[in-house]
Amino acid sequence: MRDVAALVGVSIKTVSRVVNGEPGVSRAVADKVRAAAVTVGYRPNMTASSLRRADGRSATIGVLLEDLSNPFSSALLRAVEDRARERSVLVLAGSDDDDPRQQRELLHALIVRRIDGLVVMPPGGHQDALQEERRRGLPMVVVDRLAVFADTDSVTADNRESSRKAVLHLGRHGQRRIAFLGDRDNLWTARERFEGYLEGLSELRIPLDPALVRKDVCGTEAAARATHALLEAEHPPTAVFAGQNLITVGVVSALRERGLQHRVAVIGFDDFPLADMLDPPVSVVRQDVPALGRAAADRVFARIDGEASPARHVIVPAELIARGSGEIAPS
Amino acid sequence: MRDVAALVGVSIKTVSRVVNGEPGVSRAVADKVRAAAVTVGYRPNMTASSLRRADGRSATIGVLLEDLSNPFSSALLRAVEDRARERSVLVLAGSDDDDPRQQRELLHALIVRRIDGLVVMPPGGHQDALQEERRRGLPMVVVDRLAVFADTDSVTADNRESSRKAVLHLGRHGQRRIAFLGDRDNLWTARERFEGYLEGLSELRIPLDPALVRKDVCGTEAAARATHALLEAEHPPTAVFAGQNLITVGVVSALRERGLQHRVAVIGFDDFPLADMLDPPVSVVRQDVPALGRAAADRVFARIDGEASPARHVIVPAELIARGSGEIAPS
DNA sequence: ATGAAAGCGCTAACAG
DNA sequence: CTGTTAGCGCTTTCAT
Repeated sequence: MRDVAALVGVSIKTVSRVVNGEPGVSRAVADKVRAAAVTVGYRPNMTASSLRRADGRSATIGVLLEDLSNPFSSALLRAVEDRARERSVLVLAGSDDDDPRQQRELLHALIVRRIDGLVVMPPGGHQDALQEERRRGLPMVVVDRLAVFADTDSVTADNRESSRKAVLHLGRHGQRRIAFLGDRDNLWTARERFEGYLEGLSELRIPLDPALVRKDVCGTEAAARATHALLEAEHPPTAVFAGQNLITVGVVSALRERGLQHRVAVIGFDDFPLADMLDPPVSVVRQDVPALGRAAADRVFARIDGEASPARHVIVPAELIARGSGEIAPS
Repeated sequence: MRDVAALVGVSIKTVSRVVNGEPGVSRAVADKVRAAAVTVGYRPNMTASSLRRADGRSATIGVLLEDLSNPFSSALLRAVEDRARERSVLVLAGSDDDDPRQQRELLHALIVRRIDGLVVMPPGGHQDALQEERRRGLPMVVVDRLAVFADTDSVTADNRESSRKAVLHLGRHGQRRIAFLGDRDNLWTARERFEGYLEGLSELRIPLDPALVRKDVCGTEAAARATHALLEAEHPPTAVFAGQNLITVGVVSALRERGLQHRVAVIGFDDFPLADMLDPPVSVVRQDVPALGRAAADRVFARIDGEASPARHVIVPAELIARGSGEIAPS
């Protein structure tokens, strides 16, 4: 910038005005400045400008998810990124693997880079670091799961209600022995979906059979193992409600191995690619992931823009997609 | 930082020393500084420090891909991110949708934020903006595809060779009418895979039948339509080599609609989730995506660390996974 | 319409 | 061991 000013023979402030499109520069000078900027290869330095600027914005937000390569997370990231791009905001993305230590470090790395706001999937354990930054005024929205602390915007699916409906759907197809496989029970979503399962059972007047419940099932492999165990038990389930996308895949995979995919009904929470191309096609509760991402982005930008109202809790409805696996009658 | 210094009654530089773990501060003072930092709620400002620092590093790299929600891209991002995290480097991620304009804007946004390096999937059209930044010295590695310009590190799969092998594999199972469906032909990968297809045919002494080639197929829907068209033609193919993950899904979906999934052989380039759970399981050429991401990260960090050798071109071998769909004999 | 001076938060270089 | 001075690239404020 100094070089540009020197080349044109104006003050550095005049260059600054041209670069930022501020008024108070004559056409002639402005053109000369722009030409000089090209010849010296000038590149604005946003970190310097945001350091001095009144609002101090970095035009960058953080997105902290459990695993960026999970289809749910990557779809969410993409939706947030699209909204951010409309505002010329960039996204610093990180995976915390639900490890509180990793989350702490990533959070710190974001903070020292002065992000304007944060979209975060809170981890399963304690969330002290997150809460601390929230308390200090970092614009924040939790997505997918609620945080353990309050007073923070959230965007979630209607986990409980749609889980209840999934169980009722199984019940309407004659199912009475409906198993539940849930993710780690320290996750808000896992607990909500289990609550929905309980509500559904109760509405169907089916007593809870603890032998049909598997919590803390983590990933595809574990889900397959849990399914095998359930099916080998004395009174095996005739239907399964799978509480997460990887779990659903594990369940389906185990059923196929046993040739039971057309005998045992399955409904999974969260849609996944190719669910419609399996045999039978897998019925799921589909969360509108792009809508979750857009809503999360909208919330965080509203806060960044200074919205001071009490925390809002956006609930995005999920939808039951009947494709076949959930409509099998008990044998 | 000033507040901390004032509270302890030392100079600002002493605080800087403590914060950065530099030597030359007595235990006693250092402890007092740390305590004061907590009470005033001090947060280091990396943008300010990197502005002044000799190396000027932002400890941030850019990752520019076509679509962060594509499973290939999100796996790649994750692998790069993992490597970056080991170095306490954060990742600014963006999707350009293969739109040169969007890429230009994202690139500019990254540049003004002073990223230390860039991992990028070059877009299909012209890459002038990218080349310009490269020429100006931005550490850069192109991934998945080669750039149209030279002198830049690249990390790609052995597209041509593994495509050739896939075609030979079909040939060994008796196939003679092998169709090719490729992505947009301005993409390096699409052209390489087509070359591999040609080499395979030639080795099998099968003359090229242009009626069996569909290029510029973009996305699942288009691939399904193209497949239907091929199958309705006078001399339909008995096998298909699908040049990209979404295309493979489209092909498989079209075959299923026609009940031909056990009659027409399919090999897809690039693995995808659940390929092994379809009926028949889909044979694919699997790229080692995490390895691609790691290699790309390693290259860019080597350049950031000052490696000045000529451009390196890392080629990651891909592997043919025979699952069933590629081993069908012609009917 | 333009510029000079001050300073954002921090570190380099050099004193003491 | 500790402090002072200067200045990174830019914007603010105020003057001309």
